[in-house]
Amino acid sequence: MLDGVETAQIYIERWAAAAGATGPCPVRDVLDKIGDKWSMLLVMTLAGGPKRFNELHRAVPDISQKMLTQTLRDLQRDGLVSRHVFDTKPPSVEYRLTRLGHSLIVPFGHLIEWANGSIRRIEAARKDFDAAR
Amino acid sequence: MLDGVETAQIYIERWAAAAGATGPCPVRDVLDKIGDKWSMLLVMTLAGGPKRFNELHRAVPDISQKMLTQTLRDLQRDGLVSRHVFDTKPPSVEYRLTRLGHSLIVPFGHLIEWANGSIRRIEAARKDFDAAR
DNA sequence: CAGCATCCCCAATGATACTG
DNA sequence: CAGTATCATTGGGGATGCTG
Repeated sequence: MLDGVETAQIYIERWAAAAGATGPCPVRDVLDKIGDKWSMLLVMTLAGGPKRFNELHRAVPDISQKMLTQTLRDLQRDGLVSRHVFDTKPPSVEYRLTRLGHSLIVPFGHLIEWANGSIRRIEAARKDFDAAR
Repeated sequence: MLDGVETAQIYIERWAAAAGATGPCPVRDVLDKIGDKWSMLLVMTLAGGPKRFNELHRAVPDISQKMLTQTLRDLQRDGLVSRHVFDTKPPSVEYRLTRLGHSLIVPFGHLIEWANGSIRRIEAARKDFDAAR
């Protein structure tokens, strides 16, 4: 059984190896999505079930129309979200998580839990750090 | 027992609630660190044990000195990394993960595993998507 | 060795207006 | 309703040179 450190070592070696190899690192690749401003928020919103374009916009009011369109297209391109056009008038387009997109919820959930469980300690550390200056 | 979707719903509700509340969202806060270019790479590098400044720089050659300094300071400020100055000549400074920093490795590891396990499907999806244009 | 200070650039995001 | 197109902004990050 691997402990945290050994596991981390394996990860970092793969990470470094991928970075050194030709082509971009898969971890970097995925992390870029995790880190961007809207991708994960949309994924988590869609985790509740399929939604249409403006329905998503209402659920996430802060996002601009441009970024909503763009982020959805990127998620679709990566196979995390599927897009279904209904030939009604006016048009109706539904977005939903693919199986792959759905599978991301679990590992991402661990991160959310860590964030919610650690934020108090982080903020306390920041306060201490800033007070020391 | 909660399934993925219900769990996601709870997360997203907390997320949205935090966004609506005064002050920034803890998830957003943590995600910004996860997503930035160097934080997690340094955390994973330090997971192997304490390292000095230039030792870290050699381990992660791509990072600029400026960003190494800045990222380490931010990690220290958040209480993820501790900094130990040895009064030698020339000076020697050692960085190591705190207990909090170490605790991040586990949930982050799940994400790395997902990334490594999903990258083939993602790239295949991208290829399909681009071919359809 | 372990930084700090400056200048600079570009890619990500936003604001606004228009459309099938 | 579900987008597209264009312009403006900004701050993350790199390059370089200097220092205790």
